[in-house]
Amino acid sequence: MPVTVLLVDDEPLVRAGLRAVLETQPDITVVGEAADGASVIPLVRQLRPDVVAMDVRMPLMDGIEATRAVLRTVEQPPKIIVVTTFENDEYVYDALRAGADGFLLKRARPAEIVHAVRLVAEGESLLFPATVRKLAAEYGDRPGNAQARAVLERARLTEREAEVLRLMTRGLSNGEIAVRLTVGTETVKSHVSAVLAKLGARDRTQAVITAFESGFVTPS
Amino acid sequence: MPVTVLLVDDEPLVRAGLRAVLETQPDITVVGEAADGASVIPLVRQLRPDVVAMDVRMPLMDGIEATRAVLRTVEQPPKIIVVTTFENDEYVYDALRAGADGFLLKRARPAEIVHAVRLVAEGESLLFPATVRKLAAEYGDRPGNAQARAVLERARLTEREAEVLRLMTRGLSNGEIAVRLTVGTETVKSHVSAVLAKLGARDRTQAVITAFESGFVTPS
DNA sequence: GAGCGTCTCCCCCGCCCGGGGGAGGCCGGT
DNA sequence: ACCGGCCTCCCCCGGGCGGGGGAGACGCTC
Repeated sequence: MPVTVLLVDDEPLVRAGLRAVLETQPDITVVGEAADGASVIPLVRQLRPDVVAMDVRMPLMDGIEATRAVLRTVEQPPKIIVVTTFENDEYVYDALRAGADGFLLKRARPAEIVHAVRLVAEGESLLFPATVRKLAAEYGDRPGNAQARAVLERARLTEREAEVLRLMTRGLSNGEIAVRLTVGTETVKSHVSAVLAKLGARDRTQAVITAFESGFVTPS
Repeated sequence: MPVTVLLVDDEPLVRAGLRAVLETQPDITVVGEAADGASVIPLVRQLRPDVVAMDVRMPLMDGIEATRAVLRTVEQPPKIIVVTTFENDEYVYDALRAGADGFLLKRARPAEIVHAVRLVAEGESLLFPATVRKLAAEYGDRPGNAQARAVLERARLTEREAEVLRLMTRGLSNGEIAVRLTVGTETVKSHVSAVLAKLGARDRTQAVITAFESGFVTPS
């Protein structure tokens, strides 16, 4: 079954470009377009696309708002890929925290764009850092994986949060971390929640995976 | 504060050896000895040791039974290290599945024995594969980490279980795995439980950590 | 002094998770 | 024909987890 995609971007040029790129693939179909965030929800309800490629910076309602709105109001929401021009777009991270499943640079090569759509459609990377990682791999990044690491750096974990994440990668529960740091369990929960939000992880398992894949901790 | 240890082994020679090795450390105190599994529970209640070094093969009640009994009946149970003569002792894995925190070969060097006791005392490796990994590192194992990997091989995951574990390392929830494999959520839960038991993991996070550290999956 | 970020703790709440059982069907080996 | 392993699904149940709020204390900068 083909992957259906809804394009959301205020620039017709970008939409045309994405459409052209994606429609080269027999298993990907662009089922609709929107020029602003406000029109997204009705279109999603009507077209029920598998994936929404969403620009972050748009008039009326930006990509962050729109992402939040879609995830909040639509049952079985589509996967959402945030599209951006700038590598370190602050809004992208906000969108990812709002629940987007991946992000894409507008200057990405066609193969990368196609790849990203397929990945999130498969649900293979509900965990967005995996997308980052795979894209980075296609970029031919050096083994250290600078781009994935950048997500963590960008996430700007505080010292305490980093320490909590480290203990999470040791398999400790919130209670055990609390004992280790001699603080309350509620405090640990706060830090864990902050870590999850900053990494775009849904639960501690995804956070630990991100920690491993980004090189925050090493298996050996 | 010093680490207190209870020794459980039917051979006086082994007990004496362990005592000699451990008492060389100023921060480790052997607080008691038992010659069979049946005497362990009252002694644990009385002495409240941090760590129990438990032989697997013993008369009356073996180490597996004793481990289970201690964990079931004692509040705030001690950490339990399973001691064995043979590298691939089937019973060891049973004991680990019963809830033991680590294992130790009798022919291990003194430094390794001390190390193992300290590790579990710190709770640093509630997750036993971490212990395996660290011991393997001391053994000067090659990077591939044969010994840790052996745990997984030994665990003998079925095809289905391995597939479920792989999806767990992608950050998927039980429900998502169920959809992916087109089976019921209850089925996935069964497989996950089996994986946790075989890996000696307490939750999916620990299982994923084990998967990464054993090379079952690779971060890159 | 006002703001901001960080760390700490608290509440409520729903849900997923994992443990404990059991059970049926399939297949392959003895 | 029997048994054992595997896969599948089911029940109940408790607890940890994570979201959503809020709040006070400290130290920093402006």
